Amino acid sequence: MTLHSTRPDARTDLLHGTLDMLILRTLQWGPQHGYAVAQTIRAQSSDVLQVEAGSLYPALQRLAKRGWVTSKWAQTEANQRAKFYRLTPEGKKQLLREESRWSELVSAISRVMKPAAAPNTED
Amino acid sequence: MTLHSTRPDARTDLLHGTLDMLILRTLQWGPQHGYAVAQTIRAQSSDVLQVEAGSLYPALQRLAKRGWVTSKWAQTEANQRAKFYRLTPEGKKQLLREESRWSELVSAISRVMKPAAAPNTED
DNA sequence: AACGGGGTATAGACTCTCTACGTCTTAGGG
DNA sequence: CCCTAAGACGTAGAGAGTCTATACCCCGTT
Repeated sequence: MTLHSTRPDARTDLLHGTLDMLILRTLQWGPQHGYAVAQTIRAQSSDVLQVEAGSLYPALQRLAKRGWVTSKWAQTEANQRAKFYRLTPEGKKQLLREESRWSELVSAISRVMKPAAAPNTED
Repeated sequence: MTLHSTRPDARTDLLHGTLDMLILRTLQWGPQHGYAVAQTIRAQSSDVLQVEAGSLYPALQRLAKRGWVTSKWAQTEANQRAKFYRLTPEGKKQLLREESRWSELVSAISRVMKPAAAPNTED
């Protein structure tokens, strides 16, 4: 996924594990097809997170293979065929695990970035 | 780097871009050799973030090649030879960029994970 | 009939990290 | 004096996840 900064100097790609978590979270609102998942993530993040098709579909297949989601073809409101994904009970558990991993990571990183006291040596 | 959760079910590896940021941040406390950088990150994160040697040294070389750090051989307090790394002015700029990218990402993800209002469809 | 947009998919390259080695040096114990 | 443990640096090879680019299908509009 691409991080779209307000400033143009931001470089591409970031964060391996987080895409799966975002997709699972998005599917908690209810079953959606892949394209709509990407749109939702983009909208909810105010266009900051933009999931490319080449990342999205491999990720969805990964999730399906691991049993976190199921898929079936259906029609969209615009009467187009699309593959709808639904979160499984296992997927909900996985989402909880990933959420707790993520918050653990964020807090660990913030402890390194802004520690209460300087670790040791001075400049 | 490995995320060491309190619970044992946490899986390995996470976060591509963040290692560089953590190393640069650690070197802001003053020049250190590689091994000490890893120790500092581990200590500051209360053992949650554990940087493996096979990730650490390639990362340091990457940073040196890009001009974010310089290195020179010297002696440790225990009288052992070690390569000391120092943050360059360019490295400080890079650190600022990565910090802002990181906080942008974290806030974007949290908007997706816990939105103010539900996006659209119900379950 | 052509086109654009919604929608899915894959191949190939790239980047970063991990595991597993290998090396050298110093300090300490037998 | 030798052996080992620990500090310290490094590389090779594999694996995972993402990106770019490309391709295809379907539908509605012009």
